[in-house]
Amino acid sequence: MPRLKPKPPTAEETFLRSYDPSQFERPSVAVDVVVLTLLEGQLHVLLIERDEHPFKELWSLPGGFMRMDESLDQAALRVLKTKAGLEGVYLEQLYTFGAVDRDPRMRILSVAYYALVEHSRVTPQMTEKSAWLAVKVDWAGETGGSARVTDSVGDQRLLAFDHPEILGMAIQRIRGKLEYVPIGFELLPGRFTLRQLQEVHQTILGRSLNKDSFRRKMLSSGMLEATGELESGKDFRPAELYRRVRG
Amino acid sequence: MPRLKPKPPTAEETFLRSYDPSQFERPSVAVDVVVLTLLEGQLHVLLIERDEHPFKELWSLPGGFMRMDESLDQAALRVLKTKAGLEGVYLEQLYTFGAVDRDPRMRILSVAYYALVEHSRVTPQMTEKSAWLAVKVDWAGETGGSARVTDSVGDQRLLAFDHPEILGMAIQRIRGKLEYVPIGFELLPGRFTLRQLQEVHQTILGRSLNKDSFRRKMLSSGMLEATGELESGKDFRPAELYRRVRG
DNA sequence: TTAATAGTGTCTCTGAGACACTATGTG
DNA sequence: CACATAGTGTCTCAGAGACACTATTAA
Repeated sequence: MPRLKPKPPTAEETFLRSYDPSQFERPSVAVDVVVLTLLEGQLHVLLIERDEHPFKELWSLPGGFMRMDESLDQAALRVLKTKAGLEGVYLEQLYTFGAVDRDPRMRILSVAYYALVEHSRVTPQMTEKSAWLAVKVDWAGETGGSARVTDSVGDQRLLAFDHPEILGMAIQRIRGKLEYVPIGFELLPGRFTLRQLQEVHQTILGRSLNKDSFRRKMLSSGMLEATGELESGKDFRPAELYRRVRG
Repeated sequence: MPRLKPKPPTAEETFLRSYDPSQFERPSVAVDVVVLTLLEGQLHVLLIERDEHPFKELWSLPGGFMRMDESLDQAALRVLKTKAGLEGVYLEQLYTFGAVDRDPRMRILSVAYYALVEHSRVTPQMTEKSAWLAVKVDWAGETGGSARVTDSVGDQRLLAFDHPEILGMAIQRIRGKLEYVPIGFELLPGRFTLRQLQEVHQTILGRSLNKDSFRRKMLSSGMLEATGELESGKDFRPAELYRRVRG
């Protein structure tokens, strides 16, 4: 980067040099990411089993501390990359959780993000014990509330910290967003049928949708493009494959 | 100000540090509140003129550093109370701004909140130079983008830091929310006419609304209650006064 | 051919916009 | 009474739900 010719210091620069940043006590700031995917017709979240206290052996969202030389968004991208091997996925900031006692060790804020991915893109990282657990939501619509997770046998697993609340808010946010943006295809492979997309929406919303109006709305949204190809491997008439429109 | 840039940690150091949050450098965390009201048919925001560098003499959102013994929400309530004398108003978290260089002094995250108030409830605090400035939005609908402010003569005033972006996001959020929640009455006195409510919605959305369907939607929303009283001081037929339904 | 789903055509219902018409307090 | 706005009734239009009907593939 080219150096600028030095100028006489302005009043602002003089002030900056005398500023003492250490006079305020500061909290730790972590970034936690709710990585959601679709497995066997159910919404799943990527979790990591804690091997240390507090909440030892409970499950937690992948996260990490924000570094001083990266933005919050960059920290979230780094967490996705290092904990799940994921790049180039749908990622948005969700909410910042700041209760005083949300971490028993010390004051830690959590800036939560959520990501939607196609599960096969996740590369398990060997450094930690991670798993997809099924998301269970006890409330309807956009009521809001916390969410639970269950393992492959259907037994409930406990989440660490305030992560049930974070997970619940992620579901609430996605449900709201789905009403006006068909983000469902973020959870699907590049080519998918309208039936698959409808199943994704139904799974996220927790209710069934009208087939005819779903099809009409999707086709008129301008966000889908027919490929001319047909699905295969089905016992019945194959449906046409669509892809999301280039942005 | 010579700042030592820490070496990138080795994998082992990263692993060890991840179990001891106190080893990580921590950012300062501020809470900034976008306090919006309606004045003379225009959206106004409560701002404070800075009397220190950086951005001396520019206008900024009321804010303050989060303390270690209060939650983020409590910090926002404290800012509202101490900077505007406001209590019991509509307040929601907006977004957390975390660009590395958003404050030239040091690393400061801003957890932004927005509040909707009836302007007469604000008690000017004499400790700082504060004012209501009119909000100017250059984009339509929920496109998003930054926002500007002008003084009572219509001249543009500059905002400090990334506050144009924060203000813009607050407008975007409110516009979206208004589509399905009639939050407009938060900006009005306890009793108001449907015409006043419609004007509030139109001002926020930046477009005119159909009178008939606005009236129908509001009355069928179940969030309003007729008082039986009529407005007064008009040259024409007075309208009935409504109040928001007790929640 | 049958089973099962893909995809189309059309009717109905509901809510928003448009607009005409009546109601009513003030000057 | 005139004026200006409040508030109602009704027609139209567009989108969603419902449903019947045709299309297409595998077994």
